[in-house]
Amino acid sequence: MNIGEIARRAGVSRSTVSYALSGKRTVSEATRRRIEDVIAELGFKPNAAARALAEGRTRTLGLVVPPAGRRLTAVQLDFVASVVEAAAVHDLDVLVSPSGGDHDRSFERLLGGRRVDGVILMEVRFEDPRVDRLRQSGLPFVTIGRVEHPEGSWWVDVDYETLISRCVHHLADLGHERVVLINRSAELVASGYGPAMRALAGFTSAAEERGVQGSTVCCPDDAPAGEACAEDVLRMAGVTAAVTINEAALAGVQRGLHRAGLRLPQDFSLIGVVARHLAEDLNPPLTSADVPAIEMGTHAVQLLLERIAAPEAPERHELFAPPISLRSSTSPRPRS
Amino acid sequence: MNIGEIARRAGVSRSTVSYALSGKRTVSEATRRRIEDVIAELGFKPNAAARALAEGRTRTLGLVVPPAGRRLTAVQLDFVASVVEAAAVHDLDVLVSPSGGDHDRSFERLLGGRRVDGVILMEVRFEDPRVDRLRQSGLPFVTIGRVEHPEGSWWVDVDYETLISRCVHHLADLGHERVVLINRSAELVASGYGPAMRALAGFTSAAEERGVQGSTVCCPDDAPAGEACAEDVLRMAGVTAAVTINEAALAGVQRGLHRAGLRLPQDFSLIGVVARHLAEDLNPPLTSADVPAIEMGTHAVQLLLERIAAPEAPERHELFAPPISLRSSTSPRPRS
DNA sequence: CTGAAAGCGCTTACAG
DNA sequence: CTGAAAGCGCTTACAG
Repeated sequence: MNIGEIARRAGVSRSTVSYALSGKRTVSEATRRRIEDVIAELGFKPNAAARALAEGRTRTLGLVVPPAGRRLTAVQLDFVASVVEAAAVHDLDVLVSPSGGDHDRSFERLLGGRRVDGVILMEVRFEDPRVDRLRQSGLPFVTIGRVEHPEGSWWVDVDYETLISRCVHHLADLGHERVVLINRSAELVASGYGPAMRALAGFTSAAEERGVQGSTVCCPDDAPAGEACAEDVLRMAGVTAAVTINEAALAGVQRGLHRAGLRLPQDFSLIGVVARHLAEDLNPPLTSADVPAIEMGTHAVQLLLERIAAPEAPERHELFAPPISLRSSTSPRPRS
Repeated sequence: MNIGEIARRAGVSRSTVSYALSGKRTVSEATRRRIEDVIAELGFKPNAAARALAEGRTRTLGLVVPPAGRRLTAVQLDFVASVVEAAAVHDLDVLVSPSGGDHDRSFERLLGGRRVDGVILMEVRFEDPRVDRLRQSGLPFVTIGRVEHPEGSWWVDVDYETLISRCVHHLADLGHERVVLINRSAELVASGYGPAMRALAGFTSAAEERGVQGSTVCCPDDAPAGEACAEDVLRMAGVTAAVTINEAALAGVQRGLHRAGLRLPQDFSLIGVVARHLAEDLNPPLTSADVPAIEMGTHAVQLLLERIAAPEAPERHELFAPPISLRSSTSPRPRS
């Protein structure tokens, strides 16, 4: 069944059916109704491929997610969910493409095959070949995270620098004098991963500003690593608090502290920048600047739609810096 | 740039370029090379919409995920990741469609617009209108979970009945005499949600078989509910162990127990059927029959590809029943 | 207000 | 081994 069949049954031309569907040309009330009846009766939906070919647009957005080797973190998952949701509101479909690993075939299909009208790129690296590729392709795109040369690029990002800085200030206000940053993995830091870099920058400057002694440890993205990391931290003399952006290690850190006989927050304070539900699930609930992943995903879609609509418009971006939600994992430095 | 441009530059016809690309007709070594050179030079990729229209297939799979209102559980997220990954291995793209809520427009676009060659449907209900719709559409599909009339339907599922039964046996072996099942939400149970129903069935029969006293509580999918639920459980005289399939409530249950001063596993045993990383992240790590979500997602793609290739082939399905991984959350019944 | 026709960029019988 | 042409199912100038 196709548009010709509808036209035949309604006794009109195919173009009239098309215009009745799109509303791009006035169609007399009577024929419009007749067409609509036939469409409803047969349950007709225009073929997406044919429409895409004729219109030159796919009504589909591409979402490039990190290679599936690593498990997605809680925040990343929220991005995916919110992008899909926001796109659906605009009647757009979302094509998910795993990329960044070896098999960039999927990514190339997305660009070369013109399968999508625009792309949202998650987890961009400071220097990211996919961004160069995207620029060269001419396809509108928005990144979640910033890149080395953000000129002419549209993005949304978390202001990790400000957020981590606030965490340090909070700990300093509570009297902590020696704190440590539990960062993402050493490889990620080495590869110039933005959040890790900026968390470090914010941590360092805030510590200096407040005269607290700050140390940093890198921690792989999983619970056992977090547990080992907690043990390392406790070997550092005088450390009474930690701040982290490592979601996947969080539960492990908590367990390591617990195993060492330390109670949160009486004996040790922990604070971070993580997804809200992760913070809430911790025992005790983590005081945290909750990453507004849903808003960010929604906003990324918004920006992408604007860029698609006006490719030559001046670039736009948005930096998110939510307030710290006080929960139960920090308290004044224990007098020892 | 299109296939005509390539043909012109290579000095051949468009059909020859097409055949050189697909390999469906022999092309002389010399012209094939010439064509390949031009393609490589210009970075040509055939337009996906045009190809889909001509071929009558989209090389795209549809993945229908639960309505985005509820947050996805850990297991559901693993499904998504593994489906996308498995599809990529076969050079297939994945269109993600949120459905089950109000806006089933996305779902209808998927089917009516023939945007995909087949569909994987997550979180099917016992009676699920989407399954009926899919059947009527003629589009090949595979469900994750079973439906009321599974005849002629292809699916993968977790054998919750067997798994929960094993959990009860394990607790009985440890001497527990009164145990409770912490199920999913009452609404889900009422709506005939398969995992909840079968968990209940397995729990009831195993408890009877072993002569242990079994009670059931329903619990919404979030941590606070889990915490409240734990309090309820502790008010039931004599209960010394619980088994659960509620991933989202798990951290809350643990916290509720902890808050009541009960140590896991010395004072109370907890066991469940959840995603492995959730079990590992708990403190202490949860003894659990880990849902093999990755394998299930991969297998679902496998089945879907078979069904697409041979729509009239006899139906296939696979029931997963992984062994219980003994971790640290169960121990013999405390003598009180 | 409506129709006939060209065109989107491919694939694939049909010929040779 | 290769080409000319029809066709996939739409949209949209062009005419009237």
